[in-house]
Amino acid sequence: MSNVRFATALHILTLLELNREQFLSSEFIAGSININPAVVRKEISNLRALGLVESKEGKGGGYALGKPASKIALSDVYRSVNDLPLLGRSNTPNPNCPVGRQINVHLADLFASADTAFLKEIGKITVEDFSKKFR
Amino acid sequence: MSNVRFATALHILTLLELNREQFLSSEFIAGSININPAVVRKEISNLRALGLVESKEGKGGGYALGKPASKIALSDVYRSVNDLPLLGRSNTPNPNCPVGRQINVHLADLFASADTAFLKEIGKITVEDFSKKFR
DNA sequence: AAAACTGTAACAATTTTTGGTACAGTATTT
DNA sequence: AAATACTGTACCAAAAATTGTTACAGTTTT
Repeated sequence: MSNVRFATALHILTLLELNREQFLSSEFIAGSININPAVVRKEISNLRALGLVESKEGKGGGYALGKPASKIALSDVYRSVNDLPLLGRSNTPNPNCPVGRQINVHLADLFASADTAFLKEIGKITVEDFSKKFR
Repeated sequence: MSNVRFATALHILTLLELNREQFLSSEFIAGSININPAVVRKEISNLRALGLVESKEGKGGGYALGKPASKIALSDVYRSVNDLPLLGRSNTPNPNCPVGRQINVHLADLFASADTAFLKEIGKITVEDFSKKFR
């Protein structure tokens, strides 16, 4: 993955966990991450779709965790920021070549099992675990 | 990873394994993958740096595996095409925020252990294993 | 009604990735 | 030694992905 979205999402969730008692605004969060508030709102848009964050509109509104940090695995976070296989995409190879003709199905299998193994691994860690490092 | 290089590299290695008896040209390989020969040569440049492929210049030259397919793990292939962490990059957060100040070291730990777990997993599969699917 | 927020669209800017051309260098063949 | 058929790599172009920005309608509180 050559983007910064996982780091951003986990940063957001960590801030929410460490400030459970209040709603945090996109501006506050953006200030901590050092990015644009609209980017924060867009990222949270995905996190909310998965139930990881809840939001409150209007004055005094903002964001909070959508469920206990102990129930949010890093695999959930990963899913919210990425749909592509870890191992990347495939080519569109030459169907007249025996290898070219078959490789994409074998790659698809491989990509799927690699993803599964990885998600299982990072699924062992929760946002609570991660947040506890900030003490 | 949002690129196609792993698929390309594994395709190359598979072709070389299934045609052990001869040197394959970049043009032949490119024809199978359906990409530009120069892209193949560039990709092989990395694979060769790791000893996974050997090349022969001049007329009649081309490429062959640099070691037995049974000794080339998919983690080696992955390393040749990617240096970034699986979980992506970090931001450059606000040092005046307690979370912003610390998060990158915690992320670095997390990224490193996630990479290690993943590489260990795909390290169990070799190019030989993968190539055997093409029968 | 004013203020302070979110939600999202639309677009711009930047960065990464891929593709393509060109050509010097090398080994083989005749 | 000349022709041929390759690799190696630099350099640039094109395309795609990512990130940043502005704007503003909608919502809730005061």
